[in-house]
Amino acid sequence: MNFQKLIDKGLKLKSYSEDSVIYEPGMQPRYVYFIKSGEVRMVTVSDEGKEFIQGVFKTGQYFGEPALLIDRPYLAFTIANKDSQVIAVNKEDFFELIKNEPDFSMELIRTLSTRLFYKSMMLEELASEKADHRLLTIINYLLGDIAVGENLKVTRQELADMTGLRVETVIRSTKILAEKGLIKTIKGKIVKV
Amino acid sequence: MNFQKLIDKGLKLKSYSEDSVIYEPGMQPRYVYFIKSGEVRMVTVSDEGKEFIQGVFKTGQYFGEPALLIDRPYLAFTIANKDSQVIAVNKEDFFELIKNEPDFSMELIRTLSTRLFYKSMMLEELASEKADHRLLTIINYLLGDIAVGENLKVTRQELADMTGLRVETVIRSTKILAEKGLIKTIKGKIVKV
DNA sequence: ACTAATTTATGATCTAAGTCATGTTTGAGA
DNA sequence: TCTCAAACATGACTTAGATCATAAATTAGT
Repeated sequence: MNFQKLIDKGLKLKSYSEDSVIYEPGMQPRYVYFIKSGEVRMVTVSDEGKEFIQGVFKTGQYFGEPALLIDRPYLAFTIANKDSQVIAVNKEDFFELIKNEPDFSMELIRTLSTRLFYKSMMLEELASEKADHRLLTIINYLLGDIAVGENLKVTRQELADMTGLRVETVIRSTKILAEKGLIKTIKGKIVKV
Repeated sequence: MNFQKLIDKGLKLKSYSEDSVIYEPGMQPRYVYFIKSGEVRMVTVSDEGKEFIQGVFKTGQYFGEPALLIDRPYLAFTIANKDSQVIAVNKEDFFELIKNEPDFSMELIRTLSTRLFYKSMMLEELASEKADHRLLTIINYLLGDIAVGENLKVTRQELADMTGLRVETVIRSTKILAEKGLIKTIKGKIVKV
């Protein structure tokens, strides 16, 4: 996506400081958000206060379209992970973008497909697999993004919030996975080999 | 979608008898399937043989696009729930459809968004909620599709396979939900009130 | 209407993961 | 390099839901 083009159209750049809420469940969607800088997390919170990370979006990505496109209130909170600048594109402009920019439309279709793929994979894990398997699956998924030798900049708590497990379980399970040689850890950090 | 148009293009109609497999995990996607008649289910199966229903697709709907669009092997089985006729649209034709039929492209975007929405909802349930809550959520979701007085044509086993629970748990939980007045059952069948 | 096959039902264990409590390590900032 | 907060670690106990076993109720097919 070309951000300058969006800004030139007169769309406003909004700033969110770390941990501030961009939208929350129940709100009626009005915009699609393009991240110019920073990072956000999308989380649902259960009645008992348990958080689940639905996704993390980084610079250059956008979020909030599904709810807008099907005109249903948001299910999740979206919160800035660090100080972030986003461009809020309203419904009309977003639809125009889809209509008039075939490349964008194709890109959107692929983006939605990728997310659907990830969610299908996680659903299968949460529905059928036990802690170790579940953990190994997201760890390998996350390792896909980084270079050999690098370590995952994700805490056990975050892994817990992505898998629906509890921190203690994640800690115990990563230990088991490391002992089995299925992952490698250095000073607690999970490293790509 | 206009099926005659697809058939006129020389695309072949394939027939699948009940319980026959249309594709399975690991296969490289080559087609998007449009259902002319019948119904299919998409299920993932864990190592221990536990099934999870990722989705059910009926006449007029299509399936298999996400994997094709991002060029990744299928994650799930897709199996005919009843005798079905499907039109297999190959990659080139499907991309052409997206490019040349803006209405279809928009429709596809909405379809993907709807599915993403459903999966996000289910992920939150599986990650954070307990049996009763989980069950009530899909039951209400499924009830959305039918008329008052009608009953859900879904077995407890199928509810189990949609929620990652076991039949016995679904049976016990539906009983509790009925006792609490949160759902209504007649002869075991869940009825919309 | 009758039988066989599904589906629903229920009780008795068992177990993976949650919960709680408390301690140790690590790393960021003064 | 010291301090403090965050992250990791580990043991003891609890529990929701799985598992296993067996039976009653529905439904479908002849």
